[in-house]
Amino acid sequence: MNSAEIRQTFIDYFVNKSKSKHTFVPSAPVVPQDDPTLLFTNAGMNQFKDIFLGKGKRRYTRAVNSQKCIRVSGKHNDLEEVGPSPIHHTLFEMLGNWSFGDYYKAEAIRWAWELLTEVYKIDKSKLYATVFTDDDEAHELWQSETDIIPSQISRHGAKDNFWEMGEIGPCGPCTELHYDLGEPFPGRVSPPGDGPNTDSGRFIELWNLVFIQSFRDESGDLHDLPAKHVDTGAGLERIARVTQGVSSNYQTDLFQPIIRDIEARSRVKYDEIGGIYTPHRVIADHLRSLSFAIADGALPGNEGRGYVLRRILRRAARFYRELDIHEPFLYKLVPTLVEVTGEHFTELKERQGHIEHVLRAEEESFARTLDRGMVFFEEAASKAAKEAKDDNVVIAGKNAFQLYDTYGFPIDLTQMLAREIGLTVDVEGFERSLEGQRERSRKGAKALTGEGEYTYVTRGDDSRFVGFEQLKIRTHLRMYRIDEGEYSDANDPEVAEKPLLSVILAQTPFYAESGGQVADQGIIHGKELHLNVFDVRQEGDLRVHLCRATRLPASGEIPEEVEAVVDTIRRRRILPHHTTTHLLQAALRTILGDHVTQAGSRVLPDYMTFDYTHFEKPSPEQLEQAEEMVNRWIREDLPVSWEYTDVDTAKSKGAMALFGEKYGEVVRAVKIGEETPVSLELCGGTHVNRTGEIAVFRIESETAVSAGVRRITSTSGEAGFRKIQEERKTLHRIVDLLGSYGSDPAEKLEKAIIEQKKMEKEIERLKKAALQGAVNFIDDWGREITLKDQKILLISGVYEAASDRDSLQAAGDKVIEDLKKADRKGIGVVGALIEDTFMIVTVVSDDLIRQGVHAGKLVGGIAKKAGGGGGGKPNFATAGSRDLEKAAALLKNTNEITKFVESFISL
RNA sequence: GGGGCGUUAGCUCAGUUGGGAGAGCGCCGGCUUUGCAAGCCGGAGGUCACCGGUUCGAGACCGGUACGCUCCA
Repeated sequence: MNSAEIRQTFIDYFVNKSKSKHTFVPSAPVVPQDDPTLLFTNAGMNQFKDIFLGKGKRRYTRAVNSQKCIRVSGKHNDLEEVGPSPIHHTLFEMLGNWSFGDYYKAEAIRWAWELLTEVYKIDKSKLYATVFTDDDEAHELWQSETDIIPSQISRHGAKDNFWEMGEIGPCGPCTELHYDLGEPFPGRVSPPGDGPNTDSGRFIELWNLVFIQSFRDESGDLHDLPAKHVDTGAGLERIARVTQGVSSNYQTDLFQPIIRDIEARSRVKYDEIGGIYTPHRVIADHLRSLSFAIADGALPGNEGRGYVLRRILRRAARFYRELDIHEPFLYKLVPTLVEVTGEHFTELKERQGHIEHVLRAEEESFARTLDRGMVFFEEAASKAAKEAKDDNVVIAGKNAFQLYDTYGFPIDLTQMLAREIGLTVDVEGFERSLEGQRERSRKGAKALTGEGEYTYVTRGDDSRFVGFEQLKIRTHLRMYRIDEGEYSDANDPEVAEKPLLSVILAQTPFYAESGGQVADQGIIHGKELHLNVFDVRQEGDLRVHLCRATRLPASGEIPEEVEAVVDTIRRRRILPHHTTTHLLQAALRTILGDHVTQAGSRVLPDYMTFDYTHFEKPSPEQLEQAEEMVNRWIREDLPVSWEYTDVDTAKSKGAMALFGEKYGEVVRAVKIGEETPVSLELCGGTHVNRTGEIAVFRIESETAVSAGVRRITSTSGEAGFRKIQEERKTLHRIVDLLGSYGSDPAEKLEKAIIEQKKMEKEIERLKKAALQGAVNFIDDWGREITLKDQKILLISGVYEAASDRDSLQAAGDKVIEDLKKADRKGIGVVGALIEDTFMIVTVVSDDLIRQGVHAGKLVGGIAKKAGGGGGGKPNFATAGSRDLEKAAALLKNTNEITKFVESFISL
């Protein structure tokens, strides 16, 4: 059975199974949209989290799905495990069947057994069940519902068989099915009596059935949940491996086409027995996670989620270098991946071009970082060679750390490079530097945020958002927390001193940062309480108001009733910027084509940025057209309306789908226009009521963000108007300065610039001519002096005509030129008053330099005598002094300067 | 959030204890050629990311900001 059949069979099995049939729910994106605590979707239950927390509902009570998941860190998913391990991946599919309140435990156990043994035909004698120590019910069910060999049921502690969602929350026992491979992972040992949950790798977990039965409260006690749930997950890759009877997940049809492709392109055979497999596996695995993440809207970058992707890509790049591939490679494999999984996950096929562009650009950028690091590596290596006392050349730990820290070289890469040229690396020193950095980071992180407990003021539902309709409400304060440390809100130093509070309300008009739109600001006040709200964050389902308390009750008792007031002026500056992201997207799709999709946005009071996919810079005409189109829609004063609907209905009406929506769930569709709307998008943000309120839309700039992604920055509403005022002011100033009333200032300015360039050249020429005619340095200023029986010319004086550094320096050059013409050895000391300093240039002819005369040292001495300082090169040096009289007098006094030079220079 | 490194001509980059802003490629013009990345000569092109400080003098030193790279949390 191939993997597509396994997946489909699983879905069909549950859709047709129970009396209230399971509803098929498509996979949520791997990039979670509204859960900032989560970098990537990492479990099948993510998209149902709200149900388990008792906050959300669906139209169905039983579901079946295949969820794409990404895991890059965690106790069982160290990135470094991926490749060497036959069963760990950064991207995997979780097949799950679910119950939301429509509880079944016996059936879950029976169905799991039946599906594995009867449908997938897995050998019963190799299956082992684990149950939680206290869960007698599950233990009995395995025996009554299935024909599992009773001795192959074992009990385990909370670590393995009890599931919890955080310290407080829903939880329950789980029971798992493991498969006996018959032997441990390569390089590991199977202990006597080996069974599930040991480190040997002989038993792999196939299916985990979680029974969410209880709720753990603040004091740690368990209560029965009124609505009990079932949450199950079976790894598709592992089931494929077992049913296909192959020796690793990578031997299944999910990976083999990709590995074949890698073999063909690298000419290196994948060989599990010979031990040549890690690079192929890493490349194939990482290709999958990167492609899925990019298809769902993530991009490699230098922070957060993007940085995780960048690291995965660079790890893949490091491994294809081991196959002697030194140019962008991953992107070439995308078509094969699309062939393997594109049928079920159509987003891969739809965005194939985009994925290839992004991968290629990022691979090229890594090659550049690598080049820069190689230069540093070579320097460090040659330094190490110089400092080595014997043949044992060691690259310093702090250098290895800098390679790691600054250039992103993993330590094993540095070691590999060192080995190639017969060196070793001081790994201990490296570890010490790394530990030092950890220390500093921890210290820095401590000052960041309060992690104390919340204090309850009132109880009940919380964080209901009412800010679409209301900006000022009376509500209850649910809980608060006093925070410590620094927040970056300190633009007003007086406020920055005030106590910091996190506050949760029953209802809130405050918009929390989401979908690129910044959070609202405003105030919350009540009896003896006044809070400035400077940021609002969504943490899970909580909306946390970050506040500065400008007034706190003397009694310390926080009032139960408060008024929450959003800063309306600020909100009104934000609204047009959000609505114009929708209008701009519609305009760009009309002008540039349907391939344009939103790749992110930022909506702020002062401007908005809109990132979109497109492969070249739009022409100025196209941008102007887009700007015009949006402004026309503004003038048409179209109504902006929204409704709650489900994704399928919205899509059937032509709604632009972004990345975050959950299929089958209630979403908010924002419509601009009436019968034939100009825009229909799924969006949780705040908007103007009619486009006329936007007043004006201006494209300020258009730039590239990364390959295939471009960014437009624009202003609208009040911010756009301010911009117009500013520009008019600047223009008026220019017209005033140019005196170009009634004529085109640009034309006049262009003429003026051309004229100025001509004049500059003319001045240059005149200065040179003046220099030629003004002074004959040898005849007018020169006198012969004798140094150690050598007759040389000393030329000194003040060059009054010099008005800037250039002409003084030109005079210095002329002295040397004149000396050369006269075929004389000599030294020149020329001074001039330039603005408010006295400058001196000293030059020395070549033959004297060879005899050890140094212009820099000489001028330094002169300047010191003249109350300043100076220096330079042997042939040409400069100095300066603010003591004008002293300096001028020194240079004008030929006797003194002669005496000084004679005493200073010894040939 | 805390570090490290970087930002110099259209592109790739050099720039020594602080002392005259450079190279290669590309571009423009001329000459010579018309056989493979053509050659020779000449030229244009720079607020050295930005702001402030130290200094007689800052691309370089110090502080800050922006952007990029990179590591840690």
